[in-house]
Amino acid sequence: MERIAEGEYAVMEVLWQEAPLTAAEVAERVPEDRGWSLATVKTMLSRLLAKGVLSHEEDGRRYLYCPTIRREDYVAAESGRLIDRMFAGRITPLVAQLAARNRLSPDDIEEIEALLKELKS
Amino acid sequence: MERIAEGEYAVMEVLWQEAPLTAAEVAERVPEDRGWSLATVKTMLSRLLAKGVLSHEEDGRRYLYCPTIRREDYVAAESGRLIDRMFAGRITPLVAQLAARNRLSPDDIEEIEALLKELKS
DNA sequence: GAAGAGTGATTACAGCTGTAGTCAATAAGG
DNA sequence: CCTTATTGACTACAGCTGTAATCACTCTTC
Repeated sequence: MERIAEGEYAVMEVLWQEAPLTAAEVAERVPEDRGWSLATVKTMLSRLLAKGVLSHEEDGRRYLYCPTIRREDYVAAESGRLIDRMFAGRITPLVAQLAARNRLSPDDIEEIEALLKELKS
Repeated sequence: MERIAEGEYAVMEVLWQEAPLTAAEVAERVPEDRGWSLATVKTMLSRLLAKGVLSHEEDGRRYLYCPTIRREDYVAAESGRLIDRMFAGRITPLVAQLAARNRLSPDDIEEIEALLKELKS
């Protein structure tokens, strides 16, 4: 799967949320704090097209953009990469890590336990 | 915390494993499949020094390199970034994701359950 | 039909990254 | 002493990224 850069990912998020959209519509929906001009968004869209993770369909004189990959697939691949690199492919150390860093609230713990119980059945 | 690139990270792994080391020693220990020349490793070391994540101590005419940050801190920061970006800061969806992708073996599940039980006490 | 607004395409440019090569200095070995 | 190997410093260069500006078209609206 083609790698998506950090900034480009923000554009993908918009389109995973809602598609198809025009470039202008994407620009409107990109988080404020990026502070991107329309030109920047257009550049991102071209690059994502070139990477094959977006498709565009003509709508008169402009394009409507759509993701060609599913968010969950990309997210899974990306998570896998991190786990392979930093945790030797094992997820338990990741959970342990997060736990040790207080990134797990009691509610989180309950939720995960419920999830695991589900999985075993 | 300074960002560490993918390739640079491979060098950090070597030094987290064993330090201090000379540039040549690091080069020997970098995974074969990178196929890096000594020159490449030296470049990485300089950049990591510039980023402040390594320190060097003179040993005659050469340097001995040491990490200045702990692996677990970096790994925690990096995991946090991914979780913030892709899972809105929640870890449960990440676990769910991994589960749905069959990245969790029955053994993993047991291990995580044990870990969580530990946490609650 | 002339002027303005919206659009994709093309170009720009600096910083980061992967991947070295070269150079000058120095240590080591004969 | 002279040669050779080692070492850090500096330079190189292409591809990716963030961040646009400009251009050439084409609708729309007087």
